[in-house]
Amino acid sequence: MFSKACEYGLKASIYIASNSYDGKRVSLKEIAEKIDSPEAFTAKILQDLVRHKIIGSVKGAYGGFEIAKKDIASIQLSQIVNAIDGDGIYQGCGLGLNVCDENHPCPVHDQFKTIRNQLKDMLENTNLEQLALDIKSGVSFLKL
Amino acid sequence: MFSKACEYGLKASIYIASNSYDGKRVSLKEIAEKIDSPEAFTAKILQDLVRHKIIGSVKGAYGGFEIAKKDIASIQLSQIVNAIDGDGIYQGCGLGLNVCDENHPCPVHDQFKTIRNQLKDMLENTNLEQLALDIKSGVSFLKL
DNA sequence: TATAAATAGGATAAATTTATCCGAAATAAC
DNA sequence: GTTATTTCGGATAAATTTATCCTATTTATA
Repeated sequence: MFSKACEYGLKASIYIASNSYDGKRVSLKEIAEKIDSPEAFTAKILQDLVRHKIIGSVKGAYGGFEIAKKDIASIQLSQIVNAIDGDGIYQGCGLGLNVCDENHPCPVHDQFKTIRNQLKDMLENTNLEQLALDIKSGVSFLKL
Repeated sequence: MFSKACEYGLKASIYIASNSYDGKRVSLKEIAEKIDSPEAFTAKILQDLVRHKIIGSVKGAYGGFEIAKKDIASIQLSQIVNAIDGDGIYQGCGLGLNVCDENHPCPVHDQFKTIRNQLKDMLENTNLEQLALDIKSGVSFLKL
């Protein structure tokens, strides 16, 4: 569904959010450990999210990654997916046609439209706060 | 969503079905032209589908690929996707966790469950006949 | 100011996916 | 049988994704 990079990006964002909720900034090392991802590769992805202004970073000692508390509830999964994988998953044609719309549909256009729209709705309406709280309370998990 | 290989496999299967419907066997060359795919790569994918007994092939002059007329309506998209990409899309965890179930869910487990199930249902309930007929009648298209 | 800790970013390597090439085997037609 | 056609299958190459390494830069603290 998503690329590895995107999976790491989503997990990292959720982990950062769950800590920023408590005012705690977290380091790359800690993130990679807690979401079970390769550290250097995760660094690239986090840089990308910083450039997209989805998360914030602070260099130097006691630095790390964070999300402004007031922003946590307004960051939707779609923003993260878009930044890393683009919008192909819920915009593009299911069979990879360059042109695929009502006037010139691919064979599975109608069947996919429903699913793509639901995926889109879900990603656009799920924010980091809900997910971060579930991690904090032990309802859901980022690894194992 | 799907790999390139899977997209080619789906399009090729639909094209073969639409011709087998008229009792016409089609060559790799013709398939690749009509679905706008790289010929040699498409050959590999078709071989795979033959090994999975989803389509049939005949070697030699006047040979090519075909699907027994009686089978067209009973081949579901899920069989093709499974043969090429496996069942990861609608079985695996949205965030790539090895273990992700009701007892140990990832943060987006519930949100994805709905979409994955719908994708699964759609793929398991869409067969080649419907799609082949739309191609034949010019309602849908395999390229452009 | 020196030091340690941490992100930023470029270069490179490994792995996977996508794609091409070529000879072998099979088959129909002559 | 010979030839032309066509799938099969192995080897290889190109492109993309995933992953690692190393140096530069920034920042808090002593």
